[in-house]
Amino acid sequence: MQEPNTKRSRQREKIFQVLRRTRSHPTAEWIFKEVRQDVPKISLGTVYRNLSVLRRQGRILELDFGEGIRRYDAVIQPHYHFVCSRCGSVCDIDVPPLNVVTEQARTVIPGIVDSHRLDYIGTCNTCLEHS
Amino acid sequence: MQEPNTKRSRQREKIFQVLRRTRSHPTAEWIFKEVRQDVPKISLGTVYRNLSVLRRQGRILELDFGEGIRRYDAVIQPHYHFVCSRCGSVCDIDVPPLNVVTEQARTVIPGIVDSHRLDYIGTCNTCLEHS
DNA sequence: ATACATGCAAATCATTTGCGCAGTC
DNA sequence: GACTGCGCAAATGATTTGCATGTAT
Repeated sequence: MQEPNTKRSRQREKIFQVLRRTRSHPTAEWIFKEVRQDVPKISLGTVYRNLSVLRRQGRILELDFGEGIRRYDAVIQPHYHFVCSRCGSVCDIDVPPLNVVTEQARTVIPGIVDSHRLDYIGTCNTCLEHS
Repeated sequence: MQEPNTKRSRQREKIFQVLRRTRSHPTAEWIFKEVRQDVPKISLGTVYRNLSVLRRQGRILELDFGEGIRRYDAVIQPHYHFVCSRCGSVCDIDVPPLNVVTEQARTVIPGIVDSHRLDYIGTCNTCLEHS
């Protein structure tokens, strides 16, 4: 878990803890505000730098749903997402990843497939109620 | 195909043609350079504005593979993509979209699913040869 | 004539980076 | 003590926007 050339730091561990405690796939800005409550002098740059380190260490995932904002996830087991196109919320989907899908495509794909990513797009229950 | 409050323009049609002629899922910058050969005075802002219009008209798709750059595609029929994690190239996958995938998830998802998006991630043949 | 579209430049917004100081091993 | 990480502020890079002018209908 410890990368070469990597020391431990209060800021980094706090960032990781904050991310573990939420299921909301937050942005760097959100994490920054959250961590600042415990570490008031932390800077946004530090948050970005550490999110980068954590991703390189494989401790977190970096997600992107095409909004031009990056989101982060401490759940690193392969899983799919449901994205609400109305409010932008993202939630984890409890369906076992389908290796079949990858197998079927391997034959057609001009290269080697390592993994796949599946997003469901729709409208979440909260938004449905409010309409 | 004609949206209300939308006139025809040489720039917009040219941008659309350029996008139709390629299978490379280009960025706005690439489209800009391409269109500039025919319309030398076109500005990058115009390219962005028109890509936006074309997307709202449903004539093109806006894609995002988490590189922080937006890509565009004139193939609007639902289809999947193969992304090379080494060189970043993107290619269309000729596998019929699996409604099954969506059906299976509907039961678990807290909302209404409109569509899904599937990306295969791996290494393309070109990169495999060069290594 | 009346919108709508353009070119240009400046503004925005998320993210990255250079620097001198501080914390960890 | 050597090296890594921090806070700060400035830089970057993609995309957006305001404005005066040009163009399609």
